[in-house]
Amino acid sequence: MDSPYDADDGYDDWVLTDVEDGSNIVRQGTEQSVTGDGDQENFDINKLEVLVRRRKDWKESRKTKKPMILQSILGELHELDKNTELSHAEMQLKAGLVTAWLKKPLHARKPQITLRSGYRYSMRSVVRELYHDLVQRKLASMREDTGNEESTKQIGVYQQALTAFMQEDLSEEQLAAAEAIADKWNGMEGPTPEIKARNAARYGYKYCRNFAEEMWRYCGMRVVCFAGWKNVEGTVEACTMDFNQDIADGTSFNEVQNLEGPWRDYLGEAFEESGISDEDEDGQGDGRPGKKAARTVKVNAVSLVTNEDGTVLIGEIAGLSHDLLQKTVRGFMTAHYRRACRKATSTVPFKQLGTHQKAMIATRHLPPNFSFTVDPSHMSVTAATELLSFWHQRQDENTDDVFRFEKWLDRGGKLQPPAVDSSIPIQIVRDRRSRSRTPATAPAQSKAPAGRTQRSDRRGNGKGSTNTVQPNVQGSDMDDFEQASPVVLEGADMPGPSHDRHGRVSNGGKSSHLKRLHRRKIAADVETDHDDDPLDDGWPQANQRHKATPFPQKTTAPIRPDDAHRKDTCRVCNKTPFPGRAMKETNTSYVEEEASNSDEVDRSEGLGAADELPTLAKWRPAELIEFTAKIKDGSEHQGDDHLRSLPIAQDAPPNPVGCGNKRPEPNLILQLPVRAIEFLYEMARVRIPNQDRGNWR
DNA sequence: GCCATCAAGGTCTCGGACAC
DNA sequence: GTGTCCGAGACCTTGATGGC
Repeated sequence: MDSPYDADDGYDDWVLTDVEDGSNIVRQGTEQSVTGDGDQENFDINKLEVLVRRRKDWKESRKTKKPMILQSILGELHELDKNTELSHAEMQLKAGLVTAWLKKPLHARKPQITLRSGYRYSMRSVVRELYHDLVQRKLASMREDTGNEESTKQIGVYQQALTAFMQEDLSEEQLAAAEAIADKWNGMEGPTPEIKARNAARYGYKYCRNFAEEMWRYCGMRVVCFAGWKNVEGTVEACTMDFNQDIADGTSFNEVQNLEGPWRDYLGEAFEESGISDEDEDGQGDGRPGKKAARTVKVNAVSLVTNEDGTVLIGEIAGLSHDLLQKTVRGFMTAHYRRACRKATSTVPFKQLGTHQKAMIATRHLPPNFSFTVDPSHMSVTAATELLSFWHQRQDENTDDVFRFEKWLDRGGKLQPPAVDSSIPIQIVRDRRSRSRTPATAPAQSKAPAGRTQRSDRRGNGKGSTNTVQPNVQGSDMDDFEQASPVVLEGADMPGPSHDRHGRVSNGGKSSHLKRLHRRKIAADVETDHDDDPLDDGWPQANQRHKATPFPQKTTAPIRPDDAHRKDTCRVCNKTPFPGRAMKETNTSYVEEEASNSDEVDRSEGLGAADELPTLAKWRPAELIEFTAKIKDGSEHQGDDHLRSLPIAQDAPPNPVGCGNKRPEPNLILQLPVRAIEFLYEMARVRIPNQDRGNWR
């Protein structure tokens, strides 16, 4: 649909359709007039109306009749120019112009598929993608040179830095390679799997919906989409999307499920996976797509900074993405705020923080002259890095006084002193399960003092409340803290998986089959408590399901570059960033197949059963960095598109992360698909040194 | 009348999209 | 890259309804 329509190749019908409302054609005619083709007559609106109306007659007439039609058209045009006397030569010229106009194809406006359908990579955009971190360094150095770190013209500075980087730091070969990569990415093969996965998460849903809507609007076609893709973790995700109910009073196609088996099988082959196990992730059960499910996964900000012993600790900052920097700031502050107010689900009132900053936060806990003007999700990289670096430094120098809130805001907007023992990690008071997922036979929850009860299976209680685990009002808010803390649950005396030191979930050896298909339930609130939900097993399905979950939770099978066996990475999960009906496991054949194949399955200890895989939200920043690096480097997860990387500088500085981190600093690595590397090196006629190829990890 | 339950609305946070 | 806008969901309050 990207190619221009050729009116002479069957697209006349489009034109005729457009003629019906006239505006489009008139617009096109106007555009023709405006753009002007030199000898093109600038027909006015009235003339264009005549031309458009009569064009069909002219086109459909045979050669012998065309002069008659032309004369008729000229007659109509002449009627519009009653007051203008044309000479014979002028009449002939006009006839020529009209004929040329009639012969010229009318380019109907193509359907507007707005989402990157025609996106093309340029050399510049490729450099931006591949050399992101180096460009950032360039930008930083330029700012240092100018002493203008807080420039208000960030965009211009960045573009200047990018331009300077391309001109000063890249060789001709590298630029040529980038151009070649751009061509390659613009081809059918597209960009790297990593970028594709990112695009799938960002644009997949909207693109499909837009496509379905446009196909109905322009073609009267009903569309049901089956989608399958590999996400950034290397896991295959799948879903079906049926937007028909939302388009022009249509109805849903109810037979999608009948096709899911073959589709599942196909994806297994297409992505060389052994099967797909999916639950109806959207929780709506009707397969009706909801826009809300298109949102991407939330990372538990608090868990990013929550150590396993419950202490709040900022990990390594270097290499964190903008997003992770912001999340770390949010998580760090939220964790401390919750300790201050002793409320497990409370959030920092960033909006009021600006006005109450002096009262709420001691100056010693903030960098000099630092003020909160925006919430962390809108905080600049510079500000977030400054904050985190400051706190990180205090972790070393002032272990007992890194940060805390001096005051917190109650509902009335009044400043309250922090809880006395706010620095002490809150221990588990009771089994969370008994609070939020009490089986039906259990005694009813006590009534809340305020006349409200909290029941996880209740309906109502406000917007979105059906999919949340309600805090028990009867219990103190302290109790709820565990709900938000992925750490304290480890100590809970309950069945279920435990976490290893990496935050991964193990099931105590209950299952050694890592490739057991995922049957995780989507978490209602990834932000707070479900990342490490130990309740997936052993509880009634009804209790496990979170209703109307808006966010697909990442069932993350950590990609292990060390795993030589490719199949070991073939985890198929049902986590979809798209709405619609996620693929639903209807039988256990895949499970059984997998189970029988256990010898090639479990080579990654500590992962536990696949249905208990950890999520990104459990991971520390350093782990996330490592994880990201693994994704980029995880060649075995990308089919033949092995993602490898080459040091681009022999004298690259040592990884500042230190702490025994043997991996080269991620941001000093040029990460490219090996085929792309070979391709570009071939283009540059540079042979890849063996030691470099062996140094990609 | 009291209480449990349900429903609806408001405010805020969070994050995506997009312009620059 | 930053800044801004805006939508979705989380969380909370309030009111209505019905059973006891």
